Amino acid sequence: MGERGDWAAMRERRMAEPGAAEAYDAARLAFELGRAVRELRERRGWSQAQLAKGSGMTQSAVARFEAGGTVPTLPVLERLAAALDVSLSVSFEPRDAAA
Amino acid sequence: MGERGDWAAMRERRMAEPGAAEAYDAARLAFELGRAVRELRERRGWSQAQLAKGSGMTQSAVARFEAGGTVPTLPVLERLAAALDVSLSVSFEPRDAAA
DNA sequence: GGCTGGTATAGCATTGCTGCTATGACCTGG
DNA sequence: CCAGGTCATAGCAGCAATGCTATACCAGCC
Repeated sequence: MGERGDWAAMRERRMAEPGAAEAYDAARLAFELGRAVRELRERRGWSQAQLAKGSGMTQSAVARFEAGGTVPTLPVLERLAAALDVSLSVSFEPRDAAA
Repeated sequence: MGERGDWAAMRERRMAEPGAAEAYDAARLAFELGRAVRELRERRGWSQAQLAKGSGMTQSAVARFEAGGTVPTLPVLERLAAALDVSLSVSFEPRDAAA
């Protein structure tokens, strides 16, 4: 898989850095959130451009986010959730109960 | 309530801006996460400095975060969760089921 | 009083996420 | 083949969060 552009490679490098366990977790979280949003978006039959408009972003930002290109910020997640008509949940859970 | 420094005022200004519904949500989320971390920390009888050390931050960063001074980023939340030995949960939920 | 530990703030540099435009690849329909 | 729609990516500007140091405030204690 040679050609995926820069951020995919950057993310992998980030995950490979020594002592970057939490950064790794953040990258994985970003990846999974991207997948979740993509799924919600496609379930509604929306294009990236439509979701972008609904959440006050541009199509490129949506694409970047869905690809896990960056670790998103909470304001962005809130806006996406609002556009997708879901609610964003951020919380700390006991270690055992993996939400 | 005159003297709370700059960010408390900044946050309130942010929440008061028109058309900032999602930004408001983000600020509230920041506030609640700060309270949650403070509670977990105090429950363990730790000082801000101890938590800071455990999560690779400085005491001032912990104080700023607990006060809701800024909207935290996911990497920071991950590190705090790791230090507090809890797991961070970020997910989209159906609108009805308010987590 | 002075001392110490905990917390709150300030001011600054760095980092990195987002917003933007533009473009290229890929399909599909005409 | 060309047009249109969708998605991926590049490159850059702006800005916000973090990391840092230093400091002020406020206990409690000696």
